[in-house]
Amino acid sequence: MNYWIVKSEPFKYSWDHFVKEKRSVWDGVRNYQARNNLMAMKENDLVLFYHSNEGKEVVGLAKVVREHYPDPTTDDSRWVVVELEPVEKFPKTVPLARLKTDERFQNLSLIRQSRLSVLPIRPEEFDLIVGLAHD
DNA sequence: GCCAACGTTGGC
DNA sequence: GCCAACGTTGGC
Repeated sequence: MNYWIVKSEPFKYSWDHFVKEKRSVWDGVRNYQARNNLMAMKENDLVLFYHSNEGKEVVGLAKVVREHYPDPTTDDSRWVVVELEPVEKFPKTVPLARLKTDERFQNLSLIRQSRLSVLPIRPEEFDLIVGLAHD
């Protein structure tokens, strides 16, 4: 099992919208590195949902319910989507600022590669963040 | 609004 | 294949 973070601007696609839809086709990724991460996702992998720009915090947990297939929003065969479902809205959000102050997260992909919209995360980092979300 | 960090594009 | 110019993302 692998662990991931996806980022979304709440203005465009928020956690609440995700929950309302119950299932999301994660489309629109147009970056090779992010695409490669999508392609590495396996069914039932767990995915942290992060609000960028507004909020700047991890807000909930999702899981992969369908592995990658061609992005239906483009004819360009290079791009793929996965499908995600909400698992849990966190009782406490975990702000980026909180992660930045903690040396246990100094290698966190979210901090080191802040521009990438789909990021892998280490199991121990995943566990720590889920722990903070339930403090 | 600014800027850092990248990624992409195109001229050579 | 190199590199300058430009565009985008996202934190501050």
